Amino acid sequence: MTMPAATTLLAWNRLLRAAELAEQHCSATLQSLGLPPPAWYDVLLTLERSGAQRPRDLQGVLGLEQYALSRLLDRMVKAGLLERTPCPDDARGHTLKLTIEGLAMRAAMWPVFAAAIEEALGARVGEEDRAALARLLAPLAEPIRPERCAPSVARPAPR
Amino acid sequence: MTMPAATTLLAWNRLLRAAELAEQHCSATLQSLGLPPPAWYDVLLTLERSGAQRPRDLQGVLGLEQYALSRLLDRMVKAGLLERTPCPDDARGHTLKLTIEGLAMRAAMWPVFAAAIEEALGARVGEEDRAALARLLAPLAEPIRPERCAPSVARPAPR
DNA sequence: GGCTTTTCCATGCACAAGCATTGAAAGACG
DNA sequence: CGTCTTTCAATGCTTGTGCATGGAAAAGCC
Repeated sequence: MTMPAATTLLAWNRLLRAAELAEQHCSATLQSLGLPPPAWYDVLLTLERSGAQRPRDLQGVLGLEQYALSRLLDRMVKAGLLERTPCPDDARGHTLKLTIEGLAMRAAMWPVFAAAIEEALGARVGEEDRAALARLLAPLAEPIRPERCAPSVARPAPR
Repeated sequence: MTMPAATTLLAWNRLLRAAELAEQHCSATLQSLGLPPPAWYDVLLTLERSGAQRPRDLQGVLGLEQYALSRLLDRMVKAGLLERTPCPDDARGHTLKLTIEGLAMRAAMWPVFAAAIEEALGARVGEEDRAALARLLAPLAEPIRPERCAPSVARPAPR
């Protein structure tokens, strides 16, 4: 109810705006060269790093909703970058595997992606400031803690 | 082409993640109380502060695409928060005016919005750090400068 | 083993965003 | 003035997102 401090509002506005501009710049750059959006890169990179995985495993890493991921994978499979193969030890899921094309796409995206990040962030903020920024953003980059002001009355047993 | 510095990547990831979490927390909070999303608040606030305006004027302030704004206004008009009245001195546009309900909605949203901002940001970062954050984000919160590395050959005359 | 519950993933449906285009008024220019 | 260009705003169409649900396999539990 109490109005947040002025610094809070200022930081809030700038945080949202900065992120929006950054994301926008990045996906626009990729798109202008006919490359897929950043989210595709994240999937490709994750799979390349950690080998085959199940959607389930990607979900946490990528921070997507289950259905969003499901359909993202659909598109990537349709684009030939990924393969879904039935999972041997769990018939509900599949294993995801990069195709050659997927690997190539990741490689093709990187220089463009990197350049965009550099333009959007690296070139606009000095080394020290970037480090400071990363430090300050650290607490904000993890999930918001679940309401610590709840009264201490019987809460439903945590399952 | 060269890999961005490690601090750049770190700051990049945290920036995007932090903003996403913040936005998400905020709109989820509003929604859970049956209130409209943050973008509506921005429109309402802007109109309340600066009186009647034309879509055109809002566009810059809010940082939305033209069509996005057009449809956002559609929804808000349909919800009875806004009125579009023909613009006297320019028959192409309309003047936007808050209705009583719009005013009331803005007032109803604020405490919730404020609390969410406080939870997402104010309560997680100390006063000094928030100030530092705002300062560091300042350059990133404005539009990315248009390619300064372009060669000096004849560029199409700036209109 | 049968039963319920939970996990994993897809999908139908409604709504929103992106992109291109249209329509109409305003402005610029000869 | 007539014409051409620019500005303002809406909209058709396609694609993506959110939300709820479905369906099937796995895990837990008598």
